[in-house]
Amino acid sequence: MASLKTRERILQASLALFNAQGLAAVSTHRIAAELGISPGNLHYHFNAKQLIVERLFRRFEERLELLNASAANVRAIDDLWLSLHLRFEAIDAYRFVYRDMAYLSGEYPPLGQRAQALTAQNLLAAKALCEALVAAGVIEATAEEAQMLALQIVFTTTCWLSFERLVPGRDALQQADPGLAAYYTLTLVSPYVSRESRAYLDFLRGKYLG
Amino acid sequence: MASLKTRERILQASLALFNAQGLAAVSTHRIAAELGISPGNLHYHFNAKQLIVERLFRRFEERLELLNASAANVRAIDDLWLSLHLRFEAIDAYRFVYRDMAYLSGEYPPLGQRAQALTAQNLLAAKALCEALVAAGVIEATAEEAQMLALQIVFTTTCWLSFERLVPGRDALQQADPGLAAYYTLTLVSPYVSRESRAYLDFLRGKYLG
DNA sequence: GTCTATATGCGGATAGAC
DNA sequence: GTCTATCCGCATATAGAC
Repeated sequence: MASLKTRERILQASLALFNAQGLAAVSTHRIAAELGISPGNLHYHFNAKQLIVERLFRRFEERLELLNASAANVRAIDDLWLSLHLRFEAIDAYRFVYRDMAYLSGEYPPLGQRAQALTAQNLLAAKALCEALVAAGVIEATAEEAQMLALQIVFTTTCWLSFERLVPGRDALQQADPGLAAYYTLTLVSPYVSRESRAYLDFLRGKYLG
Repeated sequence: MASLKTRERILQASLALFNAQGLAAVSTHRIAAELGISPGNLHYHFNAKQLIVERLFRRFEERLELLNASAANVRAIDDLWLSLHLRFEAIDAYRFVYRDMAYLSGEYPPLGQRAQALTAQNLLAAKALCEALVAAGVIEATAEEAQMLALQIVFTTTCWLSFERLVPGRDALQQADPGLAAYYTLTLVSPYVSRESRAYLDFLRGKYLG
C-alpha cells in the first residue's frame, strides 16, 4: 500500500512540474529526481509519461464535469461570480492542460479528442447557465445573444489564464488570481445585466478596479 | 545568390510545418526532408533551429506592427471589420506563434519577452482604436468600458484561432475563416454600437449566422 | 517496491569531402 | 552550396539485482 502513496506522490509532483515548467519541458527523469526516487522506480508505477498525463487529464475532466453539472442552477450575479471563480480555480490547478494544449493533442491525440468533447460539454453548460440567467431576469438577451454569450464565457474561461501570461506585469504575480479572471469574464455579461441586478456588479468593479 | 533562394525556401517550409504540426513536433531533419535537402545543408543556412524560429517571429512582429500603426485610423464599423480581418489573416499565417506560445517562450525565452512587448503594443493600438470609435460616434462607451473593450479585442484576436481548434466541428475545415473570427470579435463591440452604425453589423450577422 | 545499469532512438549540431 | 557521415546528449523505456 506504500505503492499507492508513491503513485499519488508521482501524480502530485508531475502536476506541479507540468504547471510550472510546461508539459514538454518536464522529463520523467526530472519527475523522479524531484521525488528523490529512481527513473526505474517511476517506470514501475507508470509505464510511460503518457499514462501520468492521462491520469491528470482525467482528474481535470472530472472536476470540470462536476462544475458543469451545477451550472444551470445559477440564479443571480453572485452565483455566477462563484461559478466562474470555482471554474478558474479548477483550470488554474491544472493550468498545463489548456496552456500546453497544442503540444498535448499533438503528442497524445486521444486526449485532444477528449479535450474537444469537454469543450462541447462546457458549451452546453454555459448555454444552460445563460438561459437560466435570462429566465431569472438577471440578464436581458435574445436567444441569439445568450448563445453568443455562452460561447464567449467558455472561450474566456478556457484561454484567459494562458493569455494573462502574455500581458506584461500580470505574470509577475506568478500565481493567477481567479477573482480577477472571474471579474473580467463578468464584464462580458455586463452589457446585458438588468438594472435590478447591477448592485453586485458595481460592488465587484469597486473591488477590482479600485 | 542561389543561397538566398534556399534560405527563403527553408523559411517557407518551416513556417508551413510549424503551422501544420506544431513547433515542438517539427525537427530540423523533418524540414530538410520536406525540402529534399540534407540536414547538413540546412545547418549551413541556419546554424540552429532557434534562428529559423527567430526569423519567422520577426516577420510576424513586423506584420502586426504594421497593422497596429493604422489601427487608430478606424472611423466606422466596416473599417473595424477590415482591420480585424487583416489581423486574423496575419495571425493565421503565423498561427504557430500564439498556438505554441507556451513551448516557444519556454524554449526561447527572449522570444517570450518579445511576445509580451508585442502584446503591450497591441493593447495600446486597440485602445487607440476604441477611442477613435468613440470619438467618431460609432460606439458609445465610457473610458473604462473602452479600455475593457480594447482588452477583450486583443484577447480575442490573440487566442481565438487556438480556441477554435477545441470546438468540435470547426477544425474540420482545417483552415480558419478570418471572416468568421472577425464577426465573432465584432459581437464584443456590438452592445456599444450606436443606432446609426448598426447597419453594417446587421449585414454581417445575416452573412455569418444565415 | 526500489534500485542500478543499460538499450534504443531521435534531435541538434558538426566535420570534412565534393 | 551541398552532400555524407558522425558525434553528442537527452528522453523514453527496459532488464535484472536487491
